[in-house]
Amino acid sequence: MSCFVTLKEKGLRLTRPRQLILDYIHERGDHLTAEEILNYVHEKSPRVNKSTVYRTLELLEKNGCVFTSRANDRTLYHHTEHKHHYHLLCQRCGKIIECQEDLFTPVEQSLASQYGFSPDLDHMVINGVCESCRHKEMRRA
Amino acid sequence: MSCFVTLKEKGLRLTRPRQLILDYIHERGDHLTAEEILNYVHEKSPRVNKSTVYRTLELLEKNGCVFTSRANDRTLYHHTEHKHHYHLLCQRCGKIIECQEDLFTPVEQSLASQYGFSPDLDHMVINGVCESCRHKEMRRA
DNA sequence: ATCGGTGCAAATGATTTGCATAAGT
DNA sequence: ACTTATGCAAATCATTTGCACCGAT
Repeated sequence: MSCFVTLKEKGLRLTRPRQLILDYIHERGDHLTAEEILNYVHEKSPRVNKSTVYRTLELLEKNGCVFTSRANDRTLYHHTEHKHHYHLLCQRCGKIIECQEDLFTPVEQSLASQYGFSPDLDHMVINGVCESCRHKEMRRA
Repeated sequence: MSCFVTLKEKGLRLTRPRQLILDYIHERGDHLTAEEILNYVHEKSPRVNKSTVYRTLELLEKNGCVFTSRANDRTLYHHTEHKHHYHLLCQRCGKIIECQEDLFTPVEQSLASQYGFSPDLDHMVINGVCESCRHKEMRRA
């Protein structure tokens, strides 16, 4: 994977915790919390510390291997394979729907031309209500 | 202000901390952190507690007087006067540009029809890089 | 051998909560 | 009076940090 190469090029070391974290991020493909990553890493190497996971994720983010976005009170991490990657987070049931559509290009252009602002809209958590929860609410009303 | 009426209708009490918080949210008009609100309230009433501010903001949100959105590690609050309200947060210098354009209606329609998902895109923090920071970076490169 | 990487434990800092008291209505 | 609102202090909980040791190159 290109992440390994990227790290090597910069003289960064390929340690077991880093390998495990990259493996898992690649294997899962979607969004992950630091906690989930730690759980996985612990299955393979129980002595690896939580702070190592956080430090590694920060490193991977700086080197463009990982994107982060914030769900309610946590950070979500995922690898950089797709340009667009959205997480539709239902505020009622907590379900997350993954979405890869090119939704925001017009918004990006609009903000750039009107405000000179270059938004990063490629990886976001979008809050809302999913279909089934919306139906439940309509029945109740 | 309609917020006062809303509270009264529901049998909620108009206390001094609540008045101060509503005053400040209305006066400022833009986004606020809990800390800024607390500082203002303390100027007028030094004994008001931080937890009261949080509890009041939660109450106001539940009653539709206030919207919340998350900047990096804090919650931003603002009143519900405008339907659209975006905070363009520069990841370099921390500056926040306010924006009221109707940017996301097409995105909302698209997510509704393709995923059955009703996103809440009316009040968001949009991360990115502002014009001056982008220029600085181009000069450096 | 060097310097980056890690485990450990403790700190941080925003937000939440339990509880006894105070104050709107 | 009666219930809601508040102050206070302590708890939470994700994330960060200082430091001494470890291990990849």
